[in-house]
Amino acid sequence: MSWTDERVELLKKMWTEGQSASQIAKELGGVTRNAVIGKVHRLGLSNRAGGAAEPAKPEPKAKAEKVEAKAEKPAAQPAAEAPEPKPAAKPAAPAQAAAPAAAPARKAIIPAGQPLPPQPSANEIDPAALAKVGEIEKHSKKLSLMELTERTCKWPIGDPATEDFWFCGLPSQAGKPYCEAHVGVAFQPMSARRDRRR
DNA sequence: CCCTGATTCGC
DNA sequence: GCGAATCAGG
Repeated sequence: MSWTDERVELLKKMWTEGQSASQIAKELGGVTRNAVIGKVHRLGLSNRAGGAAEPAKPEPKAKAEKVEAKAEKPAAQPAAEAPEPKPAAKPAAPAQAAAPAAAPARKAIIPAGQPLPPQPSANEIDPAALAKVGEIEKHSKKLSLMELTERTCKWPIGDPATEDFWFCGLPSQAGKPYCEAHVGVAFQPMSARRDRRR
């Protein structure tokens, strides 16, 4: 396979959307994630600007340094700074914190008219994290309970009592039950919700 | 072990 | 330019 305009476009699109290199490779077919990453770099869009980016990385990026034989490039890319609505720095819930807003693999038997599992009340979740979730849920895999694997996000979406119910299904990180975005809203460092007791 | 992107370098 | 191999990290 070669990098036709179409394929490059899809690559750009998906990369910009925050899709992982492996997902993009899978979608394109005929290429490995390495190929995708390589292309991404050659295209000069390794920095996922253009929407939601990562925290500023002042690091000079110096990793593999075993065989130094090449002259370094004086090229200093200005690299336009893109606004970042995502602080991303989470306290990581030391001891107490962490209030899982939803139970992962719950039994499918849920009577109608129940307080829905997830759907975190927006008022107590980090706005940035919420926005991220809203974004990724648009194209969640919409997996059924049985389609979930150890490596898919198990965040329930919709009303379990109706047909409008599925699981996120996006790739979850190792160990974690949810994808990046949902981990962000599932584990909040405790907030002012205590005053809301009934 | 699963995954992520980053880099190198022979082709 | 391409991408496998490798590196570095979660």
